[in-house]
Amino acid sequence: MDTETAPERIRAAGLKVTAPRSAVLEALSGPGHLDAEAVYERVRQTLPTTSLQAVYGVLAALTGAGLVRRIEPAGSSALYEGRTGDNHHHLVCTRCHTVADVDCVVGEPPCLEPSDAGGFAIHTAEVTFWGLCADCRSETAV
Amino acid sequence: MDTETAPERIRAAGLKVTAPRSAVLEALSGPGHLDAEAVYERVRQTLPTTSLQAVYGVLAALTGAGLVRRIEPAGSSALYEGRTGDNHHHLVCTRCHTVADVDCVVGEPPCLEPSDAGGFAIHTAEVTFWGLCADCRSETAV
DNA sequence: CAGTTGTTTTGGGTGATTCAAAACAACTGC
DNA sequence: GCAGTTGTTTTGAATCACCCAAAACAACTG
Repeated sequence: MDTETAPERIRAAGLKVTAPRSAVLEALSGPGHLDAEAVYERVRQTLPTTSLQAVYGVLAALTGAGLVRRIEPAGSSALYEGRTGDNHHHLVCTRCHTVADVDCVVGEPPCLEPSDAGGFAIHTAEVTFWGLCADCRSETAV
Repeated sequence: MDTETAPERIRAAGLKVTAPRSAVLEALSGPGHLDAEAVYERVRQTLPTTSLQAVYGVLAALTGAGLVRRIEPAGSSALYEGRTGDNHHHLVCTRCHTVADVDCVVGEPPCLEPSDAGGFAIHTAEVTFWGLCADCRSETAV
């Protein structure tokens, strides 16, 4: 299911296939959470002529198509990840701002109470856990 | 408990009492979620000489002292609210970006699974619900 | 293979926030 | 009360992430 290549997935989403798009999706295929600048650096390694603005444009297109997920933890710039579909949550280190994925801890996959609280029609619940990552814990413990 | 005046609460938190600080805390005493600019505008009404930078400084000081809470929903600039202590959550309208408070829906007040996921020492769980507010719902329904 | 549509490049611009130095004001002890 | 010390506010400028627009360009259509 995830054995499709980046170009295939882009085409399947109804988007035009271009080198920058493939490279960006490739860069986000692994784990991790990258900001636009980090994606740009990775893309440049295989496609040195790509501009930062192109990366912003591609990220917007891929996010809109659901091929990439965008998160924006307080205090960080926007981060992008290739893991989509499941509405997993995030752990953010309060010290170094590292981000880790966490599967839904509360039990129900979407972690969503489809209540009508305050007249809102809720469709997504986003959970962010804040704490100290392993590295920062050991450094702080000293 | 909340009958203390703004200056009293500032002093109790170990901070120097100044006119801008009192005015900012006053501006955030009601419900609602204001960005720095909105706080600035409110403060100017009673203290016209206050600078925007002072507001930023005061907000940082009050946030650090726990008298004010800062949230940063994706797509909005930083918002400040006077309601602190309880770790309540937020509803954000995907269309107009209005923010509403919501008490912990999942049951347990802190909504926090103190698990050690991924080596992190979690201390806070932040939940943001995304949906359409009442106003935007009726406008969209047309 | 030419046309159409949409993407990328290039260059500029904006808004939110932060930084730094100097002027100033709140709390301390006298 | 009053001067000193410490920390705050003002003023002015700078930064960072991100967006906008026009022109050059490339992917898919027939």
